Amino acid sequence: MMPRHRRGWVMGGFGAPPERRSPLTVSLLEPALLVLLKEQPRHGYTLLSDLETWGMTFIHPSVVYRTLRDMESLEWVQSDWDTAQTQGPPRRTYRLTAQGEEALQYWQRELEKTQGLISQLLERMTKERR
Amino acid sequence: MMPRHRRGWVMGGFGAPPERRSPLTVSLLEPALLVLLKEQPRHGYTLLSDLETWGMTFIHPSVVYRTLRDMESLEWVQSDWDTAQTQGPPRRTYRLTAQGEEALQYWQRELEKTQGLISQLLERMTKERR
DNA sequence: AAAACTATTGACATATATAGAATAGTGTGC
DNA sequence: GCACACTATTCTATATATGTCAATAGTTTT
Repeated sequence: MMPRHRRGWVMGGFGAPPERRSPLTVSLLEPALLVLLKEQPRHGYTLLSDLETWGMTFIHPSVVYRTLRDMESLEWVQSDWDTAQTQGPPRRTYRLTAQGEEALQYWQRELEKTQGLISQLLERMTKERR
Repeated sequence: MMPRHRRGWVMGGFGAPPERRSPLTVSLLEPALLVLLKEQPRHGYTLLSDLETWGMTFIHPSVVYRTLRDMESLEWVQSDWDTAQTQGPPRRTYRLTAQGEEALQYWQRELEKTQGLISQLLERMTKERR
């Protein structure tokens, strides 16, 4: 079986290029979560489906939950068990902290820079192809 | 010592936020190299400095060389030792293959998608901050 | 001939991703 | 009352990616 991401996924699925997540998508997971949590506190499971709305689909739940826990240990987010009865087992509510907001602002600058870089790359890609 | 990349780099350098590469930058290394090689064959060492022009600085040389070797094993690029005498040890000339061009086109679509995602994120970030 | 620069490779450590199972509560149909 | 589907989170094993530094080696400068 071929490598699944980064190098390798391009030439793999001749004819049937299936759903592939690029590493780029995954590396945007963190800012995406922060933005969503800035808007309002949410549960992990909710975030999972919110990400799909973003088009950030095919990210494995484990990755999302782990990222949330990592961000909690950095104190970018805080969580409590939701006391309200719901349709299932107990669930955590995550919300952004003050430090999380700082992180988000750093991410904003990061994303702006990246956007510029990608534009440059795309320009140069298409320059001699037309 | 704190984590060096991904999560962690934001809150680290209070006051002196030094040169940090974001994971995003590194994940653009591959398309960047492909674009440069599409324009013309180049040596690894040359590519290294070309990347700096891109603003993709602070990527460790090993990483670049390794990426080139990986792409060669995927037959996206080919290399030969440069026979011309130069100021130093022998060096490899890398050039794009037909498969490499396909990879580049795949990358193009990938980058366009990513660009869209980032725009969305940035919009939503700034929406309630103004 | 030491030092500085050009150029590439290799080995090892750490970080992150993928997949799938484990755990567990709730609701539905039978 | 129990099989099944759904909600919700965690854990563990393994694969892959990335970071860091040392090693190798030729060329030019002092």
